[in-house]
Amino acid sequence: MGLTRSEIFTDEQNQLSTLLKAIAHPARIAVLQRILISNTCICGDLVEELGLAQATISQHLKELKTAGIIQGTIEGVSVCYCINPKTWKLLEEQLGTFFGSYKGETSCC
Amino acid sequence: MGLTRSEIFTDEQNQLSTLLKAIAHPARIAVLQRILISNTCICGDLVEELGLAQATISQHLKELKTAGIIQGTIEGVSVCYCINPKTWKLLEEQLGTFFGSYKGETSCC
DNA sequence: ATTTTATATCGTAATATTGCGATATAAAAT
DNA sequence: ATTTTATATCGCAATATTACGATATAAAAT
Repeated sequence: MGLTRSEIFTDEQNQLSTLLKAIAHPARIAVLQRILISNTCICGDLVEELGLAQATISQHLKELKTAGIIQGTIEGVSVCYCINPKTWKLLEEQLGTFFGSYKGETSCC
Repeated sequence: MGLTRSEIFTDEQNQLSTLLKAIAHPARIAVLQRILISNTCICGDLVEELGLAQATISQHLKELKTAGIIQGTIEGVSVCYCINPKTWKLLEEQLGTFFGSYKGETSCC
């Protein structure tokens, strides 16, 4: 026990939860907001701007990258991270479907 | 170490990450989808439908309730859970702002 | 009053996440 | 060739999450 039983859920449910999990951390939200605003991002800036250690930021960037939410290319000494448009749109769509299926306040409780 | 340093992030960033975390699990996504479809929900149904133990489902429902995403009222022997419209709209809005700030594929990498 | 039914809580084991110092890597500048 | 600069990875401790059996609770049926 102690590990999520992915096998009993649909691929869509697992995929959506994986993407949401990648975003569900204040540091990673902050990183994404920063990337979204500047449309460009260098890791070094984040280390100064957020108050986390360089190793920690690097780890959060890796998680976002592994989930496919951001992508990075080496640019000389530094690395340029930006949004992965494909995954971003996919997630936006999935969330749209999810939230769209709410039929308003005809609640029972 | 080992615990999220919430104090260095904004209230909005922390709130959004908390709500996303509550949703970022396939079982809880499945539960929400079930509630959204039927606009009503009883825990017992879920135990049969998903393949998780009763204690586990109850725990997931509690997490969704604690986050304010669902609300429940006792109805005789069973409990009726449904979406909390206030939080649902709040999250939808926050996500709208978040995803809306993406300025398209003028990516650098 | 007792049993049944539906849900919640407790306790616990397995696993995952978070954060960071230390160290590695690798390109650029000297 | 060596040093500097930017980022990644390793190893580890602290904490959180996931799942479930066992047990508690509490209303409904008998």
